[in-house]
Parts: sequence; C-alpha cells; structure tokens
Amino acid sequence: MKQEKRRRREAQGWKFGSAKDFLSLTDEDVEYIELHLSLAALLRKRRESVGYTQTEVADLIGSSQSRVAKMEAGDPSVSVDLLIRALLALGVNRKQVGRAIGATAPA
Amino acid sequence: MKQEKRRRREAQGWKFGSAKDFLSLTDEDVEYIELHLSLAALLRKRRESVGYTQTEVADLIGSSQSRVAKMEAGDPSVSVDLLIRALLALGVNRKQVGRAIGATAPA
DNA sequence: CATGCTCATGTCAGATATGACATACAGGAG
DNA sequence: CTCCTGTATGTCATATCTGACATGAGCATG
Repeated sequence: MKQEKRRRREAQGWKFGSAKDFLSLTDEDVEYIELHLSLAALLRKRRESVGYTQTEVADLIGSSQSRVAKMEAGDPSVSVDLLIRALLALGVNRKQVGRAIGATAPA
Repeated sequence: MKQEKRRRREAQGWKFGSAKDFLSLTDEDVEYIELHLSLAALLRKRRESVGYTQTEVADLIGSSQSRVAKMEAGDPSVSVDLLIRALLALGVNRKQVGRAIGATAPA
C-alpha cells in the first residue's frame, strides 16, 4: 500500500490552468484540485469585493502578503485549511464555503 | 500582529462535545471547528454505510488505522485537507462535501 | 479463560505547510 | 524616468501534520 502515497507525492506540482485530467491524476485528485481552486477563487473575489489588499488580509489572519498571494493563486503549497480559515476571517460563513466547494471550478 | 497567532495556538486543544462558544474562541474559530466536526461525522457515516473498517479505509488512502480513528473523532491534529481527501477516496463528491460543510455540526 | 477483530489513544521521527523575508513586476501619479 | 502601491515568486527556518507503531479497551466466539 505504498503506491498510493507515491502517487500523491507525484501529483504535488499541479499548475495547469483548469486542472482537467491531463497527467496521471485520479478522479479524486482532480476533485481535490478543483475544490482547492474554487476556494482560491472565492477568496480573491471576496477580498476584492470588500476592498482589502492582500497585505490587509494577511494581517487580519496573522499571515503574510506573499502567502495570501499564493492562496489566491491556488498554489499547491497552501492547504485547504488555510484557505478556509482565511475565508472565515473575511466573514464568509460555512454555508457559503460549502457552496463554493460544491460548485464546479472556475475556468 | 502576533496576537492572532497566539490565539490560534491556544485554541488547539478543542475537545468539548458540540463546540459551542465556551472558551475564548472567536466566531471564526467556532465555525472552523464545527466545519471540521461535520466532515469527521460524514466520514464515519460514509465508512459505516459502505461497510469498511478503519483499517480498510486507511489502506485505501495510504494512511493508518490510528489516523482514521482520529479523523472520525474530530481530533484537532487532523487537517481538513486529510478529511476531504479521505471523503473523496470513499466516493463522496465535491457537492456532498460542500453540503456537509454548509450544514450545522451534529450534536 | 484465550484468541481475534475493531476502534481508541499516545508517542515520535520524518514529511509538509507556514510566516517571514527578499525581490521582482505592473500600473498609476507626479 | 522615478516613486509608490499592490501583487507575484522564490527561499528558508521552524511549526505543524502525518504515518507508523505500541498498547489498551470493548466485545464477540470458542
């Protein structure tokens, strides 16, 4: 059962636009990536709609501007945990987060 | 801006039943914890509904029985990332995950 | 009772994510 | 062109998470 782990590690460097099946990604991997990207998109949208800068959001959640930039960029080094915490800090509630997760990833 | 960080660390050891406001938790913290617990509950429900043991689920996702137990217990040492990956591996789709997140945490 | 199976809990070395920092790029204003 | 503000990208030490392991509890079956 070490196969699974290896596969997961290989999927690490995702960085193609709309995250469709392209490489040897399983359906779950694709689902996860799209979910991640949905949250990233929501974060940017929310931040812009309330007129904050990345630096302000960073201060708000005790992080740094560079990490907020990575969050919004859908960088794989950012966890879903962090994305969710950031969204909650921006006043988005569970219900809205849930909706974003359920929705199809943006182009 | 170190305050935020400290507060987050202090909240680490959550372990009370329904995670209502009890300690000095901010609304976001509570939202996050309930979200976490919702996913944990869904995982157990799903696993049981398909008749798997924790060990089987562990093998399926390349983890260990003990970690699966912690996942289902809502242990704070488990990330939301891992919970979501486990759910996806059990065939739950984004939409269902989203619904669980949006729903109010179980008792 | 002993054996076996499932789940719970604690621990720890190693893997991964994080904040911080440096730096670069883009666009606007002067 | 030169500031200035906002965002992007890379790196790194350290904080946190993870799988693995040990062990115990509960509960059957023989």
